Amino acid sequence: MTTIRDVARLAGVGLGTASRVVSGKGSVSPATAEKVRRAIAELDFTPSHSARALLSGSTQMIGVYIPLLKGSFYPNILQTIDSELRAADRHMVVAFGREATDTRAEVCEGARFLIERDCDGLIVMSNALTAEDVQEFLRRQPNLVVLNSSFEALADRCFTADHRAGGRLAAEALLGHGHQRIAVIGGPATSPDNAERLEGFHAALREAGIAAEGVPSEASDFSTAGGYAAACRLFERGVDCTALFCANDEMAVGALACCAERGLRVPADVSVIGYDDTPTAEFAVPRLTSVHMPIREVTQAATRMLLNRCYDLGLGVERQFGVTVTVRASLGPAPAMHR
Amino acid sequence: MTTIRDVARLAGVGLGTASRVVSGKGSVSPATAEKVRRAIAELDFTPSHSARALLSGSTQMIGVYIPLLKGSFYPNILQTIDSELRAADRHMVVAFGREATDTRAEVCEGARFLIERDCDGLIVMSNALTAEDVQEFLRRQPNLVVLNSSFEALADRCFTADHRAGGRLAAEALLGHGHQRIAVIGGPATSPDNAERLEGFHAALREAGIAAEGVPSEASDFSTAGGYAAACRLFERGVDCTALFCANDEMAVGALACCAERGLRVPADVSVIGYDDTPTAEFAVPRLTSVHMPIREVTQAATRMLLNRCYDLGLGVERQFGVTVTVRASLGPAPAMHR
DNA sequence: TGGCGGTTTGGTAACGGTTCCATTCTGCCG
DNA sequence: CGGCAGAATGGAACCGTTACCAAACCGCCA
Repeated sequence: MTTIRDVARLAGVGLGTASRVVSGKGSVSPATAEKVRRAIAELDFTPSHSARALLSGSTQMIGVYIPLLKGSFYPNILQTIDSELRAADRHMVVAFGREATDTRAEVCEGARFLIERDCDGLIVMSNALTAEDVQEFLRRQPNLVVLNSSFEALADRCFTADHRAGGRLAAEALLGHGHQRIAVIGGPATSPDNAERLEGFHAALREAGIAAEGVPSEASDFSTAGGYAAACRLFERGVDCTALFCANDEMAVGALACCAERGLRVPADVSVIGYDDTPTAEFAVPRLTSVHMPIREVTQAATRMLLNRCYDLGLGVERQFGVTVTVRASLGPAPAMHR
Repeated sequence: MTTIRDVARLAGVGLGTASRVVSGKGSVSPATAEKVRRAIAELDFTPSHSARALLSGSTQMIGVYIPLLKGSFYPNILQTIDSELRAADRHMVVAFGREATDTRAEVCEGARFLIERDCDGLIVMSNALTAEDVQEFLRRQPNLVVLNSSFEALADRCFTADHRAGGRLAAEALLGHGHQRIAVIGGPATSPDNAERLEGFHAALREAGIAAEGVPSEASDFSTAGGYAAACRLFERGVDCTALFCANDEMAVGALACCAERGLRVPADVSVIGYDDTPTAEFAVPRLTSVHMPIREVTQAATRMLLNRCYDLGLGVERQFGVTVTVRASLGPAPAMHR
């Protein structure tokens, strides 16, 4: 390891002078600066992050906790965070969820792991998170934002799209195509964002005269296998519907697989609409209609807000995010007669 | 920030004693240790990683460069690396590729970013990597492993499955089902692992009397959209085949979408076989037959080998990885008469 | 009681960088 | 030519931790 001392010695200057050239602060005569720069090049010197971190109290690193990477939802988020951080010349330290069992314990342990690592800030996402957990994290790391969850007491640190509006859009899309007999595959009952999208969905149906009790539903786990199994259960129950709303795209893809295997034509027999509009949706068979979340923008805003808090960068932060429906082949008009 | 000095002061002991209690090394009388432990608890003290890193010269962090996260191939790898690192109580710093343009420049810049961050070791993967690039990284960071590429001069640091064997298996699976008119959708021509799997594939076909020139082929980019477009091009060229080999699952999924839209039944009209056996394959419509890469094991081995190099942990490292075919609905017998 | 081995303890140096202060040097003006 | 302001420079101190050293202390045995 070459240190700045080596640089100073080789250049024949004092420690302070060498440091001033490296950091670019303070005045150094052009001739001296040139000598130092040559020494830096010759020794291939790069300043030690650890030493700088110790002195400045800032590691220039942001911790990110992200649940088990399944499907194409979370990878996109990670990617976006990295883009924003690298643009600001900061690094990302990641901790993942590991199993599906006790995700709440997992996120707490993951956050602890990251906090102890002396990150300058923390981005957390998990639908197993509670407001108390977040408060506890905040006690140890005030620079924290929550992605894809929303807690009223912490509204300014939470970044998420309007899932009630999203659920509502899904319902309206189905109703607009004449569907009346509609079934639902929901996410985990414990997941707040799942609850919100279902709330919006049922609210819109209710306004169209369809009570929630009249809507057959299965709860699942946001996974493709789960969606497949839930769809199978629905059909085995003898549910007779012309449209199926799935609370995320992964489950919708599973449902499509189930339909295909049972000989149900989508959308001729049954329309399917997903949620999130992940990259998977575009090339599903048939192409999947989905509620489009501006997840890139949401993630960007959260990351920038955190960067501003940590480093006072003054980046622009959007707080309103529009939700739309991307219509593809899996949504069609309700069949005139069913079966 | 509470420091070990605060702890020592509160406990009424010297700095060294407090440090000995924290690190657990050196002898401390039970009574004193208890006093210190109480002070630690009261002050909620955690030792500073930066200070430890500066003194020990080790940041306890491993850098990971991973290309643009698309599809379900890379996320799995990332997940596996994280599991292994956390099991060893080490952290992961990540840099992603950003765009598809000039991926080689990207990987170099990403590796530089990670090396300058003082990681203890580096895991790099990208099919745009050259042996010279790796040599250059090694000069600055001797603790380096390459995932999913293979360079002869650096064989001991490269971890990848046998893609020639994988390509061969794909061919044998098709031949075994009576297919003779076979088409191929390949990955980027510049990608060595793509070249290897195609090599194996064509070698097996050649042994069955099918020359490479007689196998219609399109090159694409490993993306779903690319696979879709390539399949369209094949069919528009009027290619008449009973089976289609795609060099990864993403492209295979795109090809399936193309088949569906053109009314081609899979596997009744045309069989499709993918490569990698990513989670996507299982619930594709129809379920996708794919060459199964033991990517979890490969990743695990690479990570452990790096951990051993960095921290002398003596973890077991596998070096041989079996490749198999996961047979699902998309592969069927060749139609007796075509069209 | 003196001496000795072993344990326990406190303080200092060191890691590599930046900041601050004191000193020297330069050029300019009176 | 003397004085002075401002630039340029070198070196010490510091960030928080651990390793090492020396000193103090304990009990034990002769």
